[in-house]
Amino acid sequence: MKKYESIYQDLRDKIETGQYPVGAFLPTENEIAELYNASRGTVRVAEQLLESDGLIKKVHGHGSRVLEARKLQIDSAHLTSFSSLLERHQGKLETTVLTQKTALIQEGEFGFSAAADRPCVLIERIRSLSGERVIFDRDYFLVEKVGARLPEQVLETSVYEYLEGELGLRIGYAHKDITVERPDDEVRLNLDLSDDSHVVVTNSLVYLENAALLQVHTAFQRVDTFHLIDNARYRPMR
Amino acid sequence: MKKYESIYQDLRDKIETGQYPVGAFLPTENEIAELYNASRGTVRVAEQLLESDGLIKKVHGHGSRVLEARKLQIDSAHLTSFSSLLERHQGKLETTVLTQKTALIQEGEFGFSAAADRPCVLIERIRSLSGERVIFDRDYFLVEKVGARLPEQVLETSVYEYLEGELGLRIGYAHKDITVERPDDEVRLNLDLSDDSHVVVTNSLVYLENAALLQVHTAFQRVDTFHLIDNARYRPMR
DNA sequence: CAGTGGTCTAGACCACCAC
DNA sequence: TGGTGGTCTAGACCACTGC
Repeated sequence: MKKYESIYQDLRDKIETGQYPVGAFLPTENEIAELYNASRGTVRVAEQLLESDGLIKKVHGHGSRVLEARKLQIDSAHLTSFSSLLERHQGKLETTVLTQKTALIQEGEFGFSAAADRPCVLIERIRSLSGERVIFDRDYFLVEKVGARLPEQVLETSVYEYLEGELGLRIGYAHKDITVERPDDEVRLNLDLSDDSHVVVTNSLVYLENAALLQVHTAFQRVDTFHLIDNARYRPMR
Repeated sequence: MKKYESIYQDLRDKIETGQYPVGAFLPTENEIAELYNASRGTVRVAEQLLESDGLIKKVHGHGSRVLEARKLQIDSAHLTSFSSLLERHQGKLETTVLTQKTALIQEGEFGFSAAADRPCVLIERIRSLSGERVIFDRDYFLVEKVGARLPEQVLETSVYEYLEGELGLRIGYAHKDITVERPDDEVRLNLDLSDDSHVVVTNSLVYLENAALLQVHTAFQRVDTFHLIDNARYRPMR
């Protein structure tokens, strides 16, 4: 375990249990460094993580204030929208696999060339919440990374756990692009939309830690299930 | 100018002019440090900024790869949705001020207590794009921070420029919460929605650098004008 | 294996805040 | 003014990548 990680975890626990209550200040960087036998630089790395979680705000010349706890910390760092649904809905969640076959990404579908002409596994799935179909997912995984076929059971649970656990792939980051659009017939037929005129469309390019493309993902999501929480740090720079 | 800022700017310029082309690697940390007469730590701070911009991806043991340039870098760090509209639409942009008066925030409107019972300036504005009303904004600015009244002309251009320039306030960060909801009558009447069943609702709490609340903001936005681009870094930690 | 970025240290000085 | 976080340094060792 990295030192800054264990400091992060410990501070986080103490914030979440109220040992460092909302509105209070953490011990100073020097005090924390002494507490954990660490240097100030290491403490600052741990505190950066807390700040990017939205748990504290560092105030120059004053200290690190514990912020109001936010329920539903579904921040944009989460790559999958479905597993976060899990956290806030009680209803029964189900996944139906519609398609699994090898395919090429249609050029122009994303205006994105990097993945074109490389063989992919195309997977289409429907996610249901209490029997209502709320998300229609279309994934292209590069065959060179995941193999020609993914086990059916993996598709119904967590693909990422399989990729990271079984295949030893390490996810690095994702570019997401979220818009709200009128669904075409295919999407409309695969979701229970009632009279909604639009769906939330999330296009993601998912990369590994070494910056190689892993997956192109599109999700069509019923608008009432969409919820995004974001902690935006302000950078006046230009 | 801070040293890491000037390194950041210079590297960024060189990336954007193609001097460091997409797919290539930046010089190593040690080389950059030497180039700018800086320590490796300072270089790493500059590179963190580039990485959070989505301009590079650092690959352990290999180097910093320049990523595909993304158009429309409207990332979630931007606090105002309207000024980013400006960047991608050609049409004429107008702001109409509907309301400016002092008020208290209705408790429960946000399920948020920190601002209740403190006097605010309530401002309601409509943003139009080529004559179509696409955003309805409702802002509560704390009187103790901005005074009892904001100049009309400021409301029609950039409030933040005024706050940072004239009043010397420094914006720190914001908590944003984005959902898609059915508009009530007031919202419906103030926007040109045609037959859209929903609008994008953005609730923001905007704080100063010293973590004091400045503003509570709600925007009701026509769905076709909504576009969010996000560079999500993946943190498997728990 | 050589070379890269990742972690960590100890110490210095600066910018900012509250008193 | 004293104490805080912000910046910066020089150096060390570790973990990972590619050949």
